[in-house]
Amino acid sequence: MSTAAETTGGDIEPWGEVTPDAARRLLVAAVEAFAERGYHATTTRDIAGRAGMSPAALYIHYKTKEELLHRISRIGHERAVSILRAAAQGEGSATERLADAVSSFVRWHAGRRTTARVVQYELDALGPEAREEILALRRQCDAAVRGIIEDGVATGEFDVPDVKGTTLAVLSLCIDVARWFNVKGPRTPDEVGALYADLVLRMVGAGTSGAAQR
Amino acid sequence: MSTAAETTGGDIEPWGEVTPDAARRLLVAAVEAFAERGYHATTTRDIAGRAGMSPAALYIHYKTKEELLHRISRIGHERAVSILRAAAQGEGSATERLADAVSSFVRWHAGRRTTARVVQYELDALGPEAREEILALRRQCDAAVRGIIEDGVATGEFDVPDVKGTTLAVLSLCIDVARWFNVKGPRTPDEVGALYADLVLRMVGAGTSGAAQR
DNA sequence: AGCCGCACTAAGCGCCCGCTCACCTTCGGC
DNA sequence: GCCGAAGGTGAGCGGGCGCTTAGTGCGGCT
Repeated sequence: MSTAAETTGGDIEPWGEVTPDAARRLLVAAVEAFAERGYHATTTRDIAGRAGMSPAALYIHYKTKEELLHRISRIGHERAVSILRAAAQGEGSATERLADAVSSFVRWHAGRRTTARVVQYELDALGPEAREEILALRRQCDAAVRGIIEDGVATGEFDVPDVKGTTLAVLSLCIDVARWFNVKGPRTPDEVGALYADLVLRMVGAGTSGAAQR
Repeated sequence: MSTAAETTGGDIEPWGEVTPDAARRLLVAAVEAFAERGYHATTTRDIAGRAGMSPAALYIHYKTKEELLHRISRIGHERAVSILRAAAQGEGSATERLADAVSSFVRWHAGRRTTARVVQYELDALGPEAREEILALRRQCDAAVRGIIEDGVATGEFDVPDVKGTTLAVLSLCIDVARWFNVKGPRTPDEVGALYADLVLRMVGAGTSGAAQR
């Protein structure tokens, strides 16, 4: 049991890559504050206070408040890309890979809801340069999902008239989980992941045609 | 052609109910500013400037900046409820009514994207009392859609193992349109509405069973 | 023991925020 | 022609913001 090791689910202890310790505590505090109140409604004094430090301490580790958001957003998006890429490059049929991609992506949005909320909904608070960097990562997310769907159409597993539009809808459905998911609600992240994987397979028409499905 | 009349699509000229004229111009300016930058990043000076007035003029018509958001949110949610209720109480089969609900709800989110964005994503900026009022309207949206899906399950048109979860997903899918829709993008609101109606019918299994579908 | 370097703090600077107030027009009623 | 109400303005108040700076405590090397 190391301080920043993988957990049983293959998930990675979050923010383990951020050093030194004080910088990580500030970043975790910022994630919580941004998720609760939004970037613009969060003060640097609030972030420092949650991390048990004085307001000035923040500026030893980060140049500005925006740099904090940028770091959070990049790390979060890299995680999102790696989740979707891992599923896309898996070994099963397109049906299995799509179900895997959706259920693990949704599990992340539900289980790490505070992070996901900041990552997905505070993009506009970044400056043009940082935003463009993040948008490139989003395009990689889109490409990973679109690739799976195209595979499924090619093998005849899926029936999808509009691949780009359907890709957009699938990602949109997953991302919006970060908006409504409630930790105290009746559903666990695993349950929502399974439900959504089923719904998405229905959206692409998996299992309704006579074509080869594994 | 009156100043606040219905248009060809059955849509209502927005904000026609807000009087006097100066109050309406301020409210429209606030919708644009909140949608572009978010509530907390918008200043009262910006709102007044967009409406061609001095900062002080805002406080003749509205007590606080939050009251502006509250008014926008309530009017927007009332419109959302009326769209969904009109579809739910229509005359066709559950399949037809669900397609109608989704396509018109999506058309509103895409076509009136600035309004929808404020309505759907700035809820947390309201105080507890106003938020509770708005949440009641959201529950009515949920009830309208759930009603259609329950009808379809009862008639055998739909195959839905988890009605509550599927209702949530359908609404989530529609609402998230306000986040990603781009007026300069390749799709019109009508096209997205049609695409989404098709995807949702697939999600509920309409047209796949042997049961009565009209 | 002496000292350097660095993480951190107390205090506060300059700015802009939401909001107010004293005053100014415009205009219908008599 | 005068009046009061309604709707608007310019100036500015108190306060909290992001961020800076001078100084402090302390662990580790010689």
